[in-house]
Amino acid sequence: MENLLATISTALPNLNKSEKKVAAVILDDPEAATQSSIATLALRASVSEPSVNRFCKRFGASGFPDFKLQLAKALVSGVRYVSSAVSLDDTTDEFTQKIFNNSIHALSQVRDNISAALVTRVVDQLVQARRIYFFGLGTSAAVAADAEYKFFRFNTPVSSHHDPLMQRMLASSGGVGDLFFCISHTGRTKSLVETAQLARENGATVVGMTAPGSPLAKACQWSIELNVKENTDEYLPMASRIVHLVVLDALATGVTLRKGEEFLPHLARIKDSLKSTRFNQE
Amino acid sequence: MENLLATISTALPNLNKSEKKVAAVILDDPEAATQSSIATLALRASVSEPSVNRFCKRFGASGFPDFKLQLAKALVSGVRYVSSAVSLDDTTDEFTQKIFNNSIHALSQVRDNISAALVTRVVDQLVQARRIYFFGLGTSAAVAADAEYKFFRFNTPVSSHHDPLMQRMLASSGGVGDLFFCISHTGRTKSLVETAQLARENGATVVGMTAPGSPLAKACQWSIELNVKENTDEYLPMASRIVHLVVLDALATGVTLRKGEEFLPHLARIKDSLKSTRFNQE
DNA sequence: CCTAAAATGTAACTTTGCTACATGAATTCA
DNA sequence: TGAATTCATGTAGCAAAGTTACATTTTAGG
Repeated sequence: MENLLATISTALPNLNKSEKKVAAVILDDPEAATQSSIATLALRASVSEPSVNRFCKRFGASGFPDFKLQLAKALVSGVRYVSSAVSLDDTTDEFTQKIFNNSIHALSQVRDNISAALVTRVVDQLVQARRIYFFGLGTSAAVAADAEYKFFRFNTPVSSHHDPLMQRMLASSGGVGDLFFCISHTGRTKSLVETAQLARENGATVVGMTAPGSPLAKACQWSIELNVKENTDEYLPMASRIVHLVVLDALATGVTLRKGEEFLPHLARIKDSLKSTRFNQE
Repeated sequence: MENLLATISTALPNLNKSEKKVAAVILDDPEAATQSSIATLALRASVSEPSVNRFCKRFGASGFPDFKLQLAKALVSGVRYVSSAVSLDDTTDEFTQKIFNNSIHALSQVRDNISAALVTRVVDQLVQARRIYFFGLGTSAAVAADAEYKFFRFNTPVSSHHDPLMQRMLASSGGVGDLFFCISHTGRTKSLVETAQLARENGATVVGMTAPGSPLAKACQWSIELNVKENTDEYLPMASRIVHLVVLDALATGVTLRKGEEFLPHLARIKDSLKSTRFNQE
């Protein structure tokens, strides 16, 4: 769904005279538009009230109040996300806000689009697996390491690897009951794609978390395909790994819930084991 | 500015009987609330229209329409459902939404509270450092690894360590010009706190990212203190490391901007170096 | 220049939300 | 315990906002 303001300015040339006037007034100060009545707006645009009403309906609203609502929403999301690319002359506050907003935006997107059915199926696989390997390279290596740290609690043997040769050897020696979880933002890293294929040929379960339609996605039996736009900065991928981590959180949570209530004491025991390494809460 | 829905649910206990009813209906389905008339809402809450109106005014709106507007905005920017803990009988969709919402919520909180001045000062330290070490244990080890991967691009020698003995040795051999960046959610991990003290005694710069007022925060020269509530699940910390990663993104961005335009080709070169490891975009 | 279609405005009507007031519940103090 | 006072809630009427149907104007094509 495009931003309403963008839609209006795109449609601007195709509008009638009075509709143009209304559009101009709204685009000039959208914030004010959300707070004025249809009469005020009509006056300001020097058109009649029904013209404003027709304008609203043209843009998919059920009427003027509904239009104001959509406009208000567009303003919140728009202001925050439209100018989200960091620029060289940003102040500290500006770029910090942008960085946070980008991650928040990416998470919202995935939250709204992720398939619960797919999550369920992958959780099934994770629960059934006899052994779990998390593979990732570069930034995704850290994600894989985090996943290992999270999943080791489930009694299933688990490890993470970021050495392509080690990955390859493990894949070739794996088989039925082994689950290889391959993480890659681009899904185009040659060695990882080959590793996934190798593991699959040997009968292992291969799950991918990567870009839609990528070679890695095709090589995997199950793939969580995430379309994360890295609009912050071309050179340092940020949002994707955050999303990956949260998806893994969801999967780990799914596994925990599947294990059921009797499993909670086990988690508590692990937590307690760390107590002696810490200073007491005052 | 707090999220309107959060404000409402916080104020819930202090409300009158009829106001409570209104709040319940709104919190139950805020999306629907933004689209209903005052009459419909009053009916659904089994209260009179003026009660709804009074409710709106109590929360700072000029009236019902204004309240709907604010509510719509809150829905876009904030967390959809009032974030809550995962429960054992959640469906896949429910817990997935909750996991995402918790991270989103945590990020929003930090975004709204982080001090730009502090970010600037830490960026200063990072830029000036002759050598940078990222230290973390457990989950924070993965965060430290990610940080290393991000900061190595800046020509300053950087490394990450998750072995307490190695951390200790490095801290004791460090001195002026070395920057030790210590990451810990709790800030109570004994070995890390001691390491930070050791490094500081030797004249090194010590930066912490941890809980407010924790022993680690006190041991560091500069500390980014983050109050992240882990309300998802007691046993698997999730939100904190996400926040840590994004803060590090912000710091890395700050360093990049400080280096200025002439530094961008350097980043491009690093990116290009990965090309041959990937399958071509079709 | 006339005609038909499209665009725009006018006016009546409906819906919506608000205010003033009345009633009812709860609390306090004698 | 009961009267008085305050607070909470509902009722009814009113004002404003938005919508619809229709009339008028404008525009385009023959």
